[in-house]
Amino acid sequence: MTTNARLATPVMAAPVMVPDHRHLGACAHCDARPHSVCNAVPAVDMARLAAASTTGIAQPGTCFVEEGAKADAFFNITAGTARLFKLLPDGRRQIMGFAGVGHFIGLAVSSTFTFSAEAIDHVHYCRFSRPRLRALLDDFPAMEQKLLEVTSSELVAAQEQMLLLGRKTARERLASFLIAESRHNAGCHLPRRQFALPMTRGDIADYLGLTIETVSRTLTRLRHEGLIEIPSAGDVVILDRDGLERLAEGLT
Amino acid sequence: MTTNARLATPVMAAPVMVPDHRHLGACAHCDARPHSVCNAVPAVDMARLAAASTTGIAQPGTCFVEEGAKADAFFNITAGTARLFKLLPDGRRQIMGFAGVGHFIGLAVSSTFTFSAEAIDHVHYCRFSRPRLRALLDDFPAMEQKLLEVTSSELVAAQEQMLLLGRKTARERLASFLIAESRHNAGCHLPRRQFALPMTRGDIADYLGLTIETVSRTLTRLRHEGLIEIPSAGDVVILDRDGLERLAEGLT
DNA sequence: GGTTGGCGTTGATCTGGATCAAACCGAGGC
DNA sequence: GCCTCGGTTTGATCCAGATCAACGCCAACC
Repeated sequence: MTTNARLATPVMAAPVMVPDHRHLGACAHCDARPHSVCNAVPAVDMARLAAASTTGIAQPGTCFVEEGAKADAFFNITAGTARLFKLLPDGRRQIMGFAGVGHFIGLAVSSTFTFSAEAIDHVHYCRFSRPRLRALLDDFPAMEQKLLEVTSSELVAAQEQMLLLGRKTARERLASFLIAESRHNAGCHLPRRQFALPMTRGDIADYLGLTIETVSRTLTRLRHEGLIEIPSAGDVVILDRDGLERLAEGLT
Repeated sequence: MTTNARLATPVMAAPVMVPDHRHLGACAHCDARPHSVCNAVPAVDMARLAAASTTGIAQPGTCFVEEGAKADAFFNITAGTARLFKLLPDGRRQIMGFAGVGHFIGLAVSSTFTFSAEAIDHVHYCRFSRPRLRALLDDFPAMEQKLLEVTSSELVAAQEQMLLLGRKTARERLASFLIAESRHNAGCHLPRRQFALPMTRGDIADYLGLTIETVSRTLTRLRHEGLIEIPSAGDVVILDRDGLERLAEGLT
């Protein structure tokens, strides 16, 4: 039942804050902009956007958002990947998802964060203080609209995950996960046959509500059945996408 | 693993559409308004709000939103309660939540509904076609802001449920559920010691990712331990709130 | 080249909750 | 009053996945 107890007391980031004497055009050249809610702000107002935020980097393994801490700011990831998770007092962990480039974190009505965010690799982010974000949203309703769209999509994804966690078997969970990852990693292109799994088996287990051992066993079983191939622990090739998709939906 | 297979083919509502020659002040006298996103529209614009929607009633046991159907409208519940759920092809059901007065349903970026909504009792609702809602939101940014707040809160609740479904034991799930229901049923007042459970054991099971038998057994166990009392199947009294809350958080 | 340490895999065993089965109970209906 | 029927409870048994325990692999480091 318990998972990596080490995680019960997450390492808090010693935040590497970049002093914000940034060139005002910083946002204009941001790689993450096409993937983020920021693209709702028109190009001419990029300076306004840049002025509302500061940037920072979280080192691998450190938390830059901690569950229960005062939610005085919002984060927009511009590089790297973070795991978002909640912990029970005894160390049991549930990963809510993995946040990549363009992902917005910390939009909460409550005054404290409801989950933690831990950098998997080097995570670059923009930080908006609450009042400044509020001011931005008031000035740019299109950004608020975009934020609503993004939040709605996350809610839909969360509900899909509730179905997975509440009613699917281990095989179905892994199949669903692999299908979703293959779509996700493919970016804008068609879903790839081969793709990388950057997270550990422990992360996958805590995302799917299973144990490390069950994840490992189930993957090798899917391999023996000819549905997938596993060139190395971090790579997967889908051999029978239809079969995997049927499995993910609970058929057979 | 399977749950009530009867539900695999939900009864579609023969919708009782009320022809909309409504008095334009209908929204002004709406009981649900204080609980709904509609209260973001100023009182002087009630006529505009009323003109954008039609009303309807769903009979108990009928679906007024069906997963996979074209999402051409949004619903706002003005009376009654509905269960929101997703199904797997073999009939396994996961309930995402129970929607009461003021609850907004069907806000999706996707073109189809991602879950079904089934009336538990007589459900009265307002129906907004997509384009009309879009127009309303454009005219009243405060409504869009309110909608973002509500959606964010739902996302937070969904993530809490993911923790429950992925990592909590049956006892912890029931304890969490009872605490949440006691808060919810209390309305604006302090959480009540006694409250009603309007849904069936089957609904509770499909909401918590358990079976009917486990729900029943776990409730009687909590009763024997002196944490709760069960005057009748539909009523619960909390005898030891602290104990229940500790259990819900995974302590002991 | 040996050691350490962090994953990942595999095997043996255990168990919480599912499944199968039966009895109970209260609200209608006649 | 008796019967039916849906929902609920309780008991016996089963099993998918957890837990406990080795072991393998490989990269980092002396």
